[in-house]
Amino acid sequence: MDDDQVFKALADSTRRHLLDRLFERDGRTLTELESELEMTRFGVMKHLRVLEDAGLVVTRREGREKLHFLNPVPIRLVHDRWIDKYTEHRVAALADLKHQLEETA
Amino acid sequence: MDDDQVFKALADSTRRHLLDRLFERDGRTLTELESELEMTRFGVMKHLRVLEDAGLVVTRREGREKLHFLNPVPIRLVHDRWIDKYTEHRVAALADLKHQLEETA
DNA sequence: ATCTTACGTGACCAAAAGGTCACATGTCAA
DNA sequence: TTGACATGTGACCTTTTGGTCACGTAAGAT
Repeated sequence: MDDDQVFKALADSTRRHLLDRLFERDGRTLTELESELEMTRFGVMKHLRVLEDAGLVVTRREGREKLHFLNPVPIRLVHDRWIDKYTEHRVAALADLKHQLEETA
Repeated sequence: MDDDQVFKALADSTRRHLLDRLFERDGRTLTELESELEMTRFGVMKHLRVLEDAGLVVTRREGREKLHFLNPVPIRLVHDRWIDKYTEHRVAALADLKHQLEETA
């Protein structure tokens, strides 16, 4: 769960998309995640490996399947690196505002 | 302030170091930030440009100097993408625990 | 036993990113 | 106005990364 691995893992849009899918619903298999993407199984597997090495995804084997789960803790640590407790309220309010503006747009 | 630009900007350790410096104290110039790094001015300038394009750093010209300021809002948006309000408390508690463990280690 | 399904590895290639340099513009001071 | 300082641009090279493929292992179904 090294710093650099986390940030590098988040830098690719395909990997972020995979995290989005797991955020919607956990416990998916490689095959299931692959079916949604315009990419070979090998590409998706590589991406999942990067996410797992970074600690953003944890896995559990179930027979011949491998189930993938999202781990949000490293993302919170990213947050805490540049947002201290004193400014968090103000920044969170600005972020909420942005979310609302995007909903109505 | 595009998604991809933010994540790509955070993916490099030199750029994260620059954000750390600005987190400590805002309003630094290129020359000041350069002096702390084992890199030519041109490299640092490129990195600052990437951070600025991503919206993580905002700047103001002051005569022949350019002052750099940290903008934490995009980082909060990263947080909100995969940590909803319901799980935030639990995850924040885990992250705090990790911070404490690192202090005593 | 054998066939299918699901995951895994290493080599390989093309595209993107990090870093440096020659050269250039604008600003302040004497 | 001359010189020093602070920032800026485009070309260039090297390293890293994203993606595919041939080949391989292992678990469930028939």
